[in-house]
Amino acid sequence: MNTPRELDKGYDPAGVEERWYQHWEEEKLFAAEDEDSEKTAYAIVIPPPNVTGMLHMGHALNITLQDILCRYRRLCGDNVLWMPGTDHAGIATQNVVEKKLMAEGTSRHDLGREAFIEKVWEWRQEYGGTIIRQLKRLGASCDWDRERFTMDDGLSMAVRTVFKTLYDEGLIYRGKYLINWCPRCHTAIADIEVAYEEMQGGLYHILYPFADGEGGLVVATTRPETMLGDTGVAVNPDDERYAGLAGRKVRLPLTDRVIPVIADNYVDTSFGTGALKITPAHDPNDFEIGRTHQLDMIKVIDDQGYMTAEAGEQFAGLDRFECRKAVVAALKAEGLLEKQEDYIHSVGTCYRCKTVVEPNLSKQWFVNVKPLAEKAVEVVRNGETKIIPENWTKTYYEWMDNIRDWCVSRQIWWGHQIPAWFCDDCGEVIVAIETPEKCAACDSNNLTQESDVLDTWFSSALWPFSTMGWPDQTPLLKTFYPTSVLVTGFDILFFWVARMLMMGVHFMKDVPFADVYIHALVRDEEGKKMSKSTGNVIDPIDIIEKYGADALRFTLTAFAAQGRDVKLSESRIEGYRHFINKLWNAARFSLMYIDDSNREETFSDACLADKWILSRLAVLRQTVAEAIDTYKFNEAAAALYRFVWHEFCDWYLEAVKPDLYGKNGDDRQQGSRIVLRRVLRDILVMLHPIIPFVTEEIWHVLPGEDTSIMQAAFPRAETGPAMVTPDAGAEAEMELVMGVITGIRNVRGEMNISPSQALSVIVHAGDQETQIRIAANEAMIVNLARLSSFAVETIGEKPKFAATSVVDNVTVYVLLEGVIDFAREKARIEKEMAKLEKDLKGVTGKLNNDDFLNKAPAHVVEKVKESFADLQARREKLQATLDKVMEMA
RNA sequence: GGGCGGGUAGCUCAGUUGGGAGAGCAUCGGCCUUACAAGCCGAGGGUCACAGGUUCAAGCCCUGUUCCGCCCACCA
Repeated sequence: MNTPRELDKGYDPAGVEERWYQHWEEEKLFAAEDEDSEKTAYAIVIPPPNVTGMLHMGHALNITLQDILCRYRRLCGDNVLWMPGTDHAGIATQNVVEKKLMAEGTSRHDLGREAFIEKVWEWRQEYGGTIIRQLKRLGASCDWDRERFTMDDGLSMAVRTVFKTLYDEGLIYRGKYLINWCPRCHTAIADIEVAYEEMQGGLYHILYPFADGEGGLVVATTRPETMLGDTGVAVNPDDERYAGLAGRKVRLPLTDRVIPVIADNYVDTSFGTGALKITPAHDPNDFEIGRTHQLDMIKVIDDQGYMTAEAGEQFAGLDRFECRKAVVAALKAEGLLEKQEDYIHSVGTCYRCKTVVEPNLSKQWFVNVKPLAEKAVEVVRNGETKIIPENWTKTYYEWMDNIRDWCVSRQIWWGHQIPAWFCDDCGEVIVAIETPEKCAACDSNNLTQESDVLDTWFSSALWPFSTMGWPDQTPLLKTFYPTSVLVTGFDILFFWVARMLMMGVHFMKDVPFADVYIHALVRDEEGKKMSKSTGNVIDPIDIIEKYGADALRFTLTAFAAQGRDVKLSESRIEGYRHFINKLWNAARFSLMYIDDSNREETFSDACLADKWILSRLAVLRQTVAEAIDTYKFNEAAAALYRFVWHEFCDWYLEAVKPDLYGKNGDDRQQGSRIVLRRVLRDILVMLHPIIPFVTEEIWHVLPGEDTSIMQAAFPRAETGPAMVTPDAGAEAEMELVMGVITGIRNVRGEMNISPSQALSVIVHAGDQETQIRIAANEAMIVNLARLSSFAVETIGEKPKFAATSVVDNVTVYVLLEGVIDFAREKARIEKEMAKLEKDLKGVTGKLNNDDFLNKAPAHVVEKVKESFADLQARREKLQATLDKVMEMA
């Protein structure tokens, strides 16, 4: 027999978590079986965290949910592959290493490209494992032997293959366009990498004088510095104010240029002055207008954000924002600034570094994604991939339908260098998977590779199949592609999920995943996204050290209701740590009474509490399985919490204590021990996906369980023991008994009677059957309500000095001769009466309503009638009691 | 401007074939009852944002209003 010594008094996760994680890894319990496995394949690819990443709450939630799914599926007998890895995170990683170099007094430019990249690899070798170690502390059961990195040889091959294929298909092209340029990251970024923010700015009205006469045109702009690059002014052809002006010329202030007035429907007559200055090199709309009207494109801001020589001697070299002030001052001086007003408008910033993005003319590589997007929309429409919760599909369609070409080239060094070579002699462009030896056009050996690298999301888009060995047709792909589900936050729905769908459908001819589960974002108390730059981060590792990984995991799971963001508070984590401890102590207690002899085949005679808890357990396993199957993690957590604490601990354990103590004979003792063992075992297994560490720790003290809990089977109706079965009769009877006990406890509490004072109780049951059922459970009632004497009869005289509680058709009299406080009892009953009256009023209203009686379904009417009778009976009994109390008082 | 989500107890939030408003934390009262004071037993507390509609019946379905949050959009 086990003794409580084997488990400490309180649960301390500190050593436990590390010990079991190590054990799981050593025993290879996370490893997927190979393609010969008979089991059902279940696969998840991890959203690869940045290799520079530090675990944040978003990861913690994301990983916890995936881990729940994977662990649950393993318990269900599936062959689970959870593919882990990290993302090389081009710009982010380059930034980190550059900072380090700066601290060392050098820079990437000092080192040169090759040496710099060498440094980044070194950095990764040294620090890149941090995030992985942190995922392990959370308990992530990934198949670590298969860990991938987006810059691995295999994945790089996949990247080059995809690039080459798309190029050959005409879906990748290179050209000079206006792109979003981040002057700080010093690279082009894609449209979706621009984050728009409302900013306080000004709207400046500037007079552009006619070149050939009096007067002029007033334009309005938020960016006066860009006027230096203006090559036209546009008005709407239907605008009567400016009728006949098209074709005339204006003099561009602060320069010696004369620019044309053009007519274009794009111009909104109601905005500003109705005259629009055109800067084709620095505004996307102006770029389009400039192209249609063949205006010059003059670049006045350089890649660093400084004014170019083209901006004029006066302004060249100024920072763009300094220049804005200078231009405004100069205009004022010349009397050309007509008006200046405060203006709040949205400004594009780099989503990574928050620097104001500069639209810039530049030669870049683009993917024509429209054809890919169409196919990726189709697979969602026809249900091959299901997005959960469903409301995200609308957002997905919306975005995909309006998708624009994807700028994939980045002017940084760390990343997949674009597999394109330029012939120095003839200018030919060669796109190839392997480095070409000579020019395909002129046989020259003077080839220079494109220096740009690819957008990091280009390689992540291939993740579901590149990690499994593609372009080779590997057994892994055959077994696990398409994957079962992708679990991620909505913030990368477009960045990543949409692109994986596009690439997966295009290259694999099959969706990358059957389900996409979009979970909540973890936010701070103000509902803001947690981010390092905002400084509102709660560090999961701190939380794990303080409360344990299980407490954090359970909290996140309980929070993870679909469609609602998580605002995390530490007090709630503390609350769930209490739950872990509760479980621990319940197990500690149970294990004192469980031994290897408690085999189920010897189980014959169950008491009411046994039948009841087994019935509840049967319902629970159904609830939990269904909840996890449908990604309703919070429902699974809530059901388990309620069962363990409020049914198993509060009622069952208390009810069977006398049995366990051996007070009711050997048979009863053995019976309850068998049930106890079964319930505890099943609880542990069902909880294991959510709280793996503590369940494993307890599992190993369970006699007869010598393998890991990870190798147990999830309790299911079809495979579980027959004793675990729904039993409506037992549940109803138990509820009756619980009602009587609660009634007595209520009196005790309200009348301020000490728990140590045993009470005498007489119960009047409404009918004989009820009487029999209550009498049969007298021992439980006496025990749990702490009674010194108990009697139940169908009819009898109402005791004189008693506090009364009415439940269903049962009246409970707590005898209080000599101690009853009539005033208190009167108040208590009146309170009860008031409640009753309120309920009765509602029910009566329904029953007096013919429409209700005629139209409501029979079972609903029946229920209401029953409840009416019940309420009325209770009222009568209470009234009688109240009358008596009034007499005495 | 468009789209999405939300408004339920003091706080944080659950609550779908529409049919008796819930949990955790906090508060109040009583308990060291031999697993657990990180606990046990009780109690109080809500016009389910507002207005209308559908229905026998609405927190839930429909319409409008309002407030908050997020996403998207080329108004200089």
